[in-house]
Amino acid sequence: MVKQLDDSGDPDGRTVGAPPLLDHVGWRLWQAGRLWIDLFIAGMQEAGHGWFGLAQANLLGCLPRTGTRQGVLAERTGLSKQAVQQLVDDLVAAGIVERIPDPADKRARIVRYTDAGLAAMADGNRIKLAIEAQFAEQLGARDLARLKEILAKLAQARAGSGWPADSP
Amino acid sequence: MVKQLDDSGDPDGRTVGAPPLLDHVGWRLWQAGRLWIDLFIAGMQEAGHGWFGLAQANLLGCLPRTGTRQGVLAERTGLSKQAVQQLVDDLVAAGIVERIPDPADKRARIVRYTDAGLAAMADGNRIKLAIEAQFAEQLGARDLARLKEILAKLAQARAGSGWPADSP
DNA sequence: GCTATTTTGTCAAGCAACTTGACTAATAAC
DNA sequence: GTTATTAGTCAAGTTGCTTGACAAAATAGC
Repeated sequence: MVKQLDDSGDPDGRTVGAPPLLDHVGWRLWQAGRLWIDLFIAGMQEAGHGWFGLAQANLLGCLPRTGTRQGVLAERTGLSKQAVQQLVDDLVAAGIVERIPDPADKRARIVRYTDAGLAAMADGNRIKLAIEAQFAEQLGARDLARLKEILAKLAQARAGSGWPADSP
Repeated sequence: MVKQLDDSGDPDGRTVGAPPLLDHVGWRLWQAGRLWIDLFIAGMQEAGHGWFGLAQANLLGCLPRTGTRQGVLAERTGLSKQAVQQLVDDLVAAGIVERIPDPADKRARIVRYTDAGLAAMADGNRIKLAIEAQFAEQLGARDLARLKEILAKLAQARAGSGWPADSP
């Protein structure tokens, strides 16, 4: 977690007159997003899901409850299929997902949540709501609603060029 | 980059009746943030700054134009001091920052942008504005302004518990 | 002043999360 | 029926982090 600014001086005065620091929406957006996911991961860890990290969040965010193929996961996450395989290997070892044969294609296998995995995702939903409540406290209900609306609009605008449609 | 959903079915019908997918602000926030930083990094790469990646963004986002100590960078980024050192090593090798002795403490050294580094950050500012324009097109000026306002409010609420105050 | 403790940065080794390259087995194209 | 493509796997290497051990300088207690 990041701390406050407390600069040492400008010994040479070399940066005096440098362009002023801009207020970047994007930068704030990134930090807010990281804050949220950090809180979410911390919540999952506290809930006993020690296997859950950033990479897992990214992957499982692209895995629908109905399961899907590994290759599809690779496409959606933007990772190489090898990376996905390693992550799925670990999740299988942790008992969160399982690989079942795809009846439609004997080469392929479908990655699907186990019951333990589904239970973990249910925990995840509770944690998401808890964090949302925290945000609501800081922003007020109206601004939170506006934020939702704006982010939905942004996601919609991007839908054509590719996003994951939703969380697990 | 992530793609659209196109699920395989639900062979066992095992997940039928599962809780409906919630619309999570936080999830969207995270994705929007990642989208922004991805665009920013891609922009920097295209501008010829091949050394610039996520880790560098994170680090340099905590490095003020006036420079600061390595240990301070570690605190602000939330990384270990060893991690910061390695990243700074690489940035020194790339000619982006330099380590100068701290006149106030002979153990310490101040990490500061080189001229090349300052030039790169100036490129960064241009890229940020370009992405902002793109967002403005998708959201409209009013919603972009609202988004700015809300994120500022959120950052303010967090200020006590520690954020980086601004980008470089 | 002088010792004991803490702080600042560094070296070294190791783990997690990726990457590219090479390969097998099943499918699809012709 | 051969050829080309696709789905997943195995192996090795890179990057971005971690913890542990350490030297040099600063600070605290007396």
